[in-house]
Amino acid sequence: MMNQIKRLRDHGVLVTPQRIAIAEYILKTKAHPHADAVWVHVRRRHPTISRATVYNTLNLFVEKGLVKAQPITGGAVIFDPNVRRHHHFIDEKSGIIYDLPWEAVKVTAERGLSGFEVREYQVVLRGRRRRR
Amino acid sequence: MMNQIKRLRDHGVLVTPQRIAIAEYILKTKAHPHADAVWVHVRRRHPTISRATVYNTLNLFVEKGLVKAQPITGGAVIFDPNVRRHHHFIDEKSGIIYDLPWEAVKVTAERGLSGFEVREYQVVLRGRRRRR
DNA sequence: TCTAACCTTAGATATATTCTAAATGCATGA
DNA sequence: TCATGCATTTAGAATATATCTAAGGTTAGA
Repeated sequence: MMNQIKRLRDHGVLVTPQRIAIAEYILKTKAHPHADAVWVHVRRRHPTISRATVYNTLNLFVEKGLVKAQPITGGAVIFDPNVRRHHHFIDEKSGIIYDLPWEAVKVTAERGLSGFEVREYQVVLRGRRRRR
Repeated sequence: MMNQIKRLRDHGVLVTPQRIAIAEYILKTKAHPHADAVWVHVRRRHPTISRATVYNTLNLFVEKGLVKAQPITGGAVIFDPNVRRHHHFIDEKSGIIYDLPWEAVKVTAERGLSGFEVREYQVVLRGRRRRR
């Protein structure tokens, strides 16, 4: 508990009971939960916490580098008519998604993948498109 | 237009005017639109088309291999307390997301990336977790 | 042409997230 | 310690994305 408080302070986060409760869960879990799942979990011991607080807090934690938001499953999807294997580059300023040819990067399995039967994979790159 | 009709039939899709209109747009665009954006676009020339038809049709096109759904931007996100560089493996049966160590795969730029300033990247793998 | 199977529609529902405005809480300076 | 000002929390509404429902319409093949 004290560790979490120090950790929040070290990241420039003003400490409140709600934020401690959220940190206790999200900084330790391996479950990769959605924000609403965090809300459901935290309410077990903190029944009056509001949805907005959980969303605000998680976004704050992302901003402060305590957690990372990953848009890799769930609801929102985009549709791509390119059904051949390819990778994606996302321009962080504009949000524009570029298809990269499969040959643009080479991916090699190194170690620790024996427990996983890989059916497909892609590299998702983020950064800035250079003006030409 | 005839090309699209043939293409739909070849993929086992029953052809309707609505599906042609959606195919005309989604099979050619490079914009990586969300389903609702497709709806807005298609309504310009097909004002009575319903949202459900667009969503149903896009899901059908995915099932038939005409397009691919990519959950790489937008609304729904999961939160990961692992803020070091790492990759992700998604078990397609259970939906469980596993963190893979950065060293599990090696990624090498090959060609065609000169226009892109890459700030970060990750490999997203999908398949089945083997039981041990 | 007939018909069984399939498709489309409007609107409701579900899910994930953000916004709003009012109330409350926290940290700092006197 | 206490007042002050700014940040945080709250409930509920709003927005965005996706799916479901049930009634009616369309398609392809016999």
